[in-house]
Amino acid sequence: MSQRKTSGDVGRATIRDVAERAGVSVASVSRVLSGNYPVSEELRRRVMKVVGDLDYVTNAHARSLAGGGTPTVAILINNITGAAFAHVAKGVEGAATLRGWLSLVGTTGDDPERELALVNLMRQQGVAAVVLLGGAYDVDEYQLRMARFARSLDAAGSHLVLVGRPPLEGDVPATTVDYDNEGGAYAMASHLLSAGHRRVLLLPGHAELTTAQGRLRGAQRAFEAYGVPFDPGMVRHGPYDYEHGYEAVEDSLKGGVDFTAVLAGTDVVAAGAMQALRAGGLRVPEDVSIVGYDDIPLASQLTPQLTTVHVPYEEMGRVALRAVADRREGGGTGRRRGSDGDHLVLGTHVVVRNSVRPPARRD
Amino acid sequence: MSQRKTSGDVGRATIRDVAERAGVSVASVSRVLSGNYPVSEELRRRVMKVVGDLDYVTNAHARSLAGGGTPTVAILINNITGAAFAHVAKGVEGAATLRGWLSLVGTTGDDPERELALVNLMRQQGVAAVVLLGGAYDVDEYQLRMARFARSLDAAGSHLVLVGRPPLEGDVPATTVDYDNEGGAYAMASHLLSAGHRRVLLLPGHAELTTAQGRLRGAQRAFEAYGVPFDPGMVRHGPYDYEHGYEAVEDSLKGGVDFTAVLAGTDVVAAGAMQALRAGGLRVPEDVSIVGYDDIPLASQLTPQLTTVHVPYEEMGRVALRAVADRREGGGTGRRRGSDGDHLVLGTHVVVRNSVRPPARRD
DNA sequence: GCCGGTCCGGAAACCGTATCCCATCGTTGT
DNA sequence: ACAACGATGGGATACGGTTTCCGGACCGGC
Repeated sequence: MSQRKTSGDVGRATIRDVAERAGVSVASVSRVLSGNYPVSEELRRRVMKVVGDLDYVTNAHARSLAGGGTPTVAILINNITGAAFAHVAKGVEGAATLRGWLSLVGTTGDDPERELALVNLMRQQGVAAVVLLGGAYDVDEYQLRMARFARSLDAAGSHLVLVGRPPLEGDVPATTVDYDNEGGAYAMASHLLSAGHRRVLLLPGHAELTTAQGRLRGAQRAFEAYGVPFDPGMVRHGPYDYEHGYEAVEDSLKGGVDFTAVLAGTDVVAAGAMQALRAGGLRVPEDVSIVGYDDIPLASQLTPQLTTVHVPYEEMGRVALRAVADRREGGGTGRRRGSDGDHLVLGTHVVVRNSVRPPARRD
Repeated sequence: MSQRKTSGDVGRATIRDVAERAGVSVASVSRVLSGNYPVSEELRRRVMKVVGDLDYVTNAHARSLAGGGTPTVAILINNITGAAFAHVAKGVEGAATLRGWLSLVGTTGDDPERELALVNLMRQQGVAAVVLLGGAYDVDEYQLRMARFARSLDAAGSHLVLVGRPPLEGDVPATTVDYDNEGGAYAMASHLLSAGHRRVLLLPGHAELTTAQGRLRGAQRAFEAYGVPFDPGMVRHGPYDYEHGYEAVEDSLKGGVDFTAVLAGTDVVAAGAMQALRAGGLRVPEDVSIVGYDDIPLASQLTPQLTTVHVPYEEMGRVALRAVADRREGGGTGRRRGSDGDHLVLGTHVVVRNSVRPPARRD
């Protein structure tokens, strides 16, 4: 009964349906729609009419198979819930949209296997680039793993972009968009030290996380610069979440640790720390000062408003996409940029609010 | 010089390359990879070896053109930065991943034109469903607009899912996943009223936003139930952001408005309100009580912790995806579900924390 | 009025994969 | 030992567009 293409078809309309109904050839319809070939006004009118009637849209898969198609960027993140992520994603997405590009999102949940699966999935999709977000765990395997991803994507005509983590070693085809993590931590710690604080509790994050390592290093350098001895016993490692901030301070309080300020690795950690201080009967900033890192909206919504380090997350997202777009356009004429141009670093700065005061008592 | 397929090809490897190099037919490679057809162990070994060597992955576009392909869900949102959104997205993404589906994200920025463009873009991509997130502006055009989207997607074999907004009127091919918005507001207002509050400042949100309308209605019903006269002058409309919360309370304070509690339309608005109260020299909850709505992490991170209405955002995301998957599986045997089964409502409940106390003075 | 140039429409090849159908080979039953 | 059958592999075709290559029509100029 039903041949290949009967009228009562339930699937979507094809370009052939449009051509047939408009009484023109398939090629003509394609030309009208892509607009890269001269067509008569009459033809255009007829075709557009039918396109409107049938509510036709071209099949993106077929189009991209034939060579065209809208470029797509994939964003891979550990946890979609983080505020910092959202801003990077916003930057990427916004810049992508501006160019008519599309963006995909995938979450890895800190699972390397899932990360691999996603990178491959994105490779299948033929994405223009894969953007990996957030700090990385600096284990041995990591560098090899990323290098493999980079080459794999590169061979498929795609590209790896690392955002918010240090660049890969060696000659790996990847772009890194980073921020001055250590510098921000240095400035933040200096702020605390210049206010007179000497005993500060450090909550940099997980010991293996590159982000945490950089923030700790920056703080250490500041201590050195101020000639203040650095006490490793004042460092508490842990995840970047509210609970860790709370527990770390709670424990320190119970343990009788002496401190007049808290240098948190993240605004969220700072929020937890602040709560724990209050629970312990201490006032912020009168009794204890607190600073955070990231400058997410939460920072200015806490009471008192949090002094923190501003990280240009959204701009990093935009920059990342621009890097990909540039490379894609300039790709035709050989390697224009050396491996140095593949590492972009954005600045950070301290945002002073109301969570820091000179310590009540001086040592 | 270069014929159709030379060895030094820069593009990604095709199935033909694999077949050629393994000395087998294209069909065999396809069969080994999809695994839905019996192949000898010897063949499988040979093919997999080459696949490994070439780091080959199938072209998703070609695959989906040929009928197969991984289903994809598109998530469309006004602003990717909202915490509530992130949780719905997490739910959708997680459930999608569990089934091996993919998820796309697009932001509309409250621009109807952009929304239309995105829906069409998703239609081109042949997505299994388009999930529209967040409250809607209840203007005349809206219903028609959505109905058009729904039919358009339906005709293309896709499906429209509305999350967090009321269902469409009439027989429109769309699924709605909603929460008991009004009920939550009723319970929240009742909580305040039963604590003895009579003069409460209401910040439900934008007057045209369906979410705000429902929350205001719920509150009004609670006032009626408690026999407390409802004063429209105590309502301040505005966007769901920190600034609005701050300014609304600041203005009310300056204007000499008399109130003992604030019923905010959102946790973020509540945070702004709380800050403004403090700036005005009032204590929370001793002088003024505050409640929010949404129960995002921020609610429990504020000081005092915010009493609010829990909305199961993540679950809504999961439910939305399940609805799509079910429909897709059961779609073969005609319409299994009536238009009633296309509206799912999840429950809400009050989460009592520390931001509410009986008013210091009774009227 | 004829010729040449410009412009536009139609047919066909190709993008990379899945699948249908047929050929082949080895095996088993009688 | 022969026939029938099951298990596999290969060739061809469809999926929905884009694009190139041509051929034909229309127009203007001389």
